[in-house]
Amino acid sequence: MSNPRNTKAKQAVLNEINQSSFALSQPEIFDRVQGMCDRVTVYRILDRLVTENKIHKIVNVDGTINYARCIRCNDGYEHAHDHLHFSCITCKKIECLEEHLIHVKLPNTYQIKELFLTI
Amino acid sequence: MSNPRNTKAKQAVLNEINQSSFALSQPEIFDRVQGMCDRVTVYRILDRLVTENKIHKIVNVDGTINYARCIRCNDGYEHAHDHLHFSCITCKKIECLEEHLIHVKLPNTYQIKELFLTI
DNA sequence: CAGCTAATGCAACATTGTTGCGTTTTGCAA
DNA sequence: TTGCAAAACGCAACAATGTTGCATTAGCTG
Repeated sequence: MSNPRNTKAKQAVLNEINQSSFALSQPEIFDRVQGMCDRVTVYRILDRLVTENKIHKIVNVDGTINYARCIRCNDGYEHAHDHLHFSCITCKKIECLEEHLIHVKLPNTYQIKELFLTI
Repeated sequence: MSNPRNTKAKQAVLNEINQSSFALSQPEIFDRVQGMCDRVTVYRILDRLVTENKIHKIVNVDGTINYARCIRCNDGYEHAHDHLHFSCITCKKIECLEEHLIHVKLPNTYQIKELFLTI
């Protein structure tokens, strides 16, 4: 983990996520890199990309986990989790609505690590 | 479905949810009604309770699905989904923060059916 | 180009949720 | 009180999703 490497499979997965306008689930990503690598490898690549802050991990309203590209994170902005996601009930697609930032005040004992507003 | 019945298992499940201060997952609920009924039955009871508006269905930040009691729904208030949930990363517990209502304005083409703010 | 180790493939397993079907139980009404 | 329609259940089997262990392969660095 101390020295992450760039493999073909990792590049392919990152590519699919970056080229999609909406968030993708693990099965969808696995479909799109068909034959490139094993199912398990996709899981491990996704975990790595999340810890490397290359992609976002988003939970859909139905509980499925999706992965989305970082729009601003590569451009000197900090990796942000405080924006809004719109999750369509029928087509299951998740969109980032980056322009809506959210500020909620909580009791002092609560600390916000991540904030998901999924509509 | 047209005429819901009250069974021992259903009462036991509803009881556990109502007595818990935080949202419970299906495995947790199944543990707490141990021996009362089958694993499948818990799933079916939970589905029924949700459609009967007796409990809330909430998605945790890690994608697990949890079930929480309705605090105001029985008292003539309408069944509300527009309040805030606090989801602890370490202990996994979900709390309802009913006093924080949320209003977000969206483009006209978007229609809000449910709104989950999970922090 | 040699070596360290990150990354992979495969197999096996775990968890969570669903479906079909025959049987039991509940609530209502005769 | 009893009979009955269908709601609810148990069981078995299946499906989807995610995890772990371990031997092998392949990136990076010196």
